[in-house]
Amino acid sequence: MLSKLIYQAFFEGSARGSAQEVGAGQRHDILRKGERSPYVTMVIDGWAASYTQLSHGPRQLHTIFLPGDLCDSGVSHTGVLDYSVMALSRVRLACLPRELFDGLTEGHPALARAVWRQELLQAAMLRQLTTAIGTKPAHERLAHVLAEIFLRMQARGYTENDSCPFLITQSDLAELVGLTPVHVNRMLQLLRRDGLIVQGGRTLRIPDMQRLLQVARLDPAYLGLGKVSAPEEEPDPRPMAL
Amino acid sequence: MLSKLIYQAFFEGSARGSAQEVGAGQRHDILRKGERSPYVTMVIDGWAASYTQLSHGPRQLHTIFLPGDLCDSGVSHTGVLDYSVMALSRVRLACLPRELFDGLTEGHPALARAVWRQELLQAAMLRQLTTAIGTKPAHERLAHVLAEIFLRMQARGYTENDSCPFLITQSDLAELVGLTPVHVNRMLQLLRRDGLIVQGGRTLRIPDMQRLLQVARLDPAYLGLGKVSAPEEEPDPRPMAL
DNA sequence: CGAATAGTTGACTAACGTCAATACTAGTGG
DNA sequence: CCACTAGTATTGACGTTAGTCAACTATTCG
Repeated sequence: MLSKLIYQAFFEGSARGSAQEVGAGQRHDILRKGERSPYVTMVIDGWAASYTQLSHGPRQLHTIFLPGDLCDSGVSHTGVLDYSVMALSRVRLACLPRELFDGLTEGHPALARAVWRQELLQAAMLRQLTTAIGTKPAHERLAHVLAEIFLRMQARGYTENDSCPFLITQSDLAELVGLTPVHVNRMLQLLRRDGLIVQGGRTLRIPDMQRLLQVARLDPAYLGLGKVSAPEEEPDPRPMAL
Repeated sequence: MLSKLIYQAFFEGSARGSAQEVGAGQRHDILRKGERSPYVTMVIDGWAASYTQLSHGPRQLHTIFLPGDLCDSGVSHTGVLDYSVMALSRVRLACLPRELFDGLTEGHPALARAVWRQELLQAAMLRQLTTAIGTKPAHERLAHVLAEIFLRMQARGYTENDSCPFLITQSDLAELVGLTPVHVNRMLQLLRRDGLIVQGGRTLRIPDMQRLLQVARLDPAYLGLGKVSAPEEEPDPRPMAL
C-alpha cells in the first residue's frame, strides 16, 4: 500500500526546495552497489528495480519499484547499499537529503512506522518471489509477477478497469524470475493463448485476475491490499505529481 | 552479527521471569503462517528456518535461524506472520511477550536499532539467496549457502578452526536452494571430491574458505562481518546460555 | 535391536538454456 | 514524412541441467 504519509514527506520536502526532482534516462543505474547515497530516493513516475549482478555474470532483479516506492530507505541503518537500482523505463525521482529524512522520521512516529512497513512489505514480496523462483515452473512464475505488479499498480490507482501500464521488457522479466528471455517469450505466449493476459504496446490487460492468481498459485494477502476481486470501482485516483 | 543487546534483552526478560524458554522437538513448526504470535521468539540453541509452502506443494526455505537470531521481530509492525518457522534440529527457544519487547525497544533506541539491523541483514541474505537460486548452477548455490552458514556460525563463536556444527539435512538444503534432494546429494559429492568441503556426522569442515567463496562467486561483505580470512583466532566465545 | 529417517545410486525424462536467424517497433535525424 | 537504427520480440533446432522414479544402503534414535 502506498503510504500517503511518505508521499507527503517528499511533497513537503519538495515545497521547501529540499527534495530534488531528477529525471533519469531509460535503462541507467540510479544507485550503485557500495554507494552511500546522501539522498533517500522515491520513484515518482516510471518504473525502477533493485538488482545484484554477478561479476561478469547475469543479473537478478529483486524488487520492482513503482511510483511512490522508496528505493533505499534501509540504507540509513546499514551505511552502504548492498544492491544497485536501475531505471526500467524513463523515470522521475524525488531525492530527499538523508539527514532531513531521518529527522522527519524521528520527529514523526507514524511516518517512521510507514517506512518500516514499506520495508517489511518489500521483504514479504521478496520471500514470495524467492518461493516462486525456487519452486514454481516458468509459466507460474510469470503469472505470479504479472499479477503482483498489476495489483500493486491497481492499489495506487494506475489501472483502468482490467488494464495497466506495463513498462518492462521480456528481458527484464527474465532477470526477475530467473529464466532466459527466450523462455519467457514462449511462456508468455502460452499465457496469452490461454487468455490469461492480453499484452499490447506498453499495456497489460488481465481479463480474469482470479484465474491468473490460481494459475500462479498465489494468495495476494501478503501485499496487504485487502480483498482482491473482480474489477469494480477504482480506489483513489493517482496521487498528485510532485 | 549477533547483537549482544538483543541477547541481553532476552536474558533480562528471562531473569525477570518474563521470557519463556521452550524446547521444541525436531522438525516441528514453531510458528505458523497467519498466526499473530503473542511472543517474540529467539533461537537459543539449535537451528530453525522460515519457509512458505505452496498448497500441497513443495516448501521454500527463506532464512536459516542460528542461535541468537530473532524469528519474528517484524511481526509487531505488520500484525500477522506471512511465513512459517520450523525447527530443523532440536531447538531451544526464548519467547518474550511482544508488548514487553516492544516496550523495551521504545525505551532503548540502541536496542531498536539493533533489531532493525537484524531485520535488514536478513533481507540482505534473502536477496543473495534469491540471486543464487535465480542465476547460479546447483553446485554454486550449495557452495553459497554452506559458506554463508559457516561464516555466520563463526561470527558467533560456534566454530572450531575450520569445522562447524551442521544440523541440516540434504532435503532441507534442497528446499533452501530450490533443487531436489537427489540433485543436492550429487552436487555435494562433487564439492567433496574437489576438497571444498568435508562432511562427517553433524559437522561441516571447510578447509579453504576463500576457494569455496570463489566457487560460490560470493562476496560475503553483505554479512557485515568484516574481513573473512584464513582460520585465525576465534572471535568471542559463545554467549552464555539462558 | 528394530523402525524410521537420511543418504546414495542408476536409468530415464522433461524443462529450460543456447545459438542463431528473422521480424517487428519505436525513437532519431535528415 | 520517411528511412535508418537499435532495441525488442519471435521462431526453430538442438544441448544440458536438473527432475523423476525406484531401489538400496547407512545412520540415528527410541
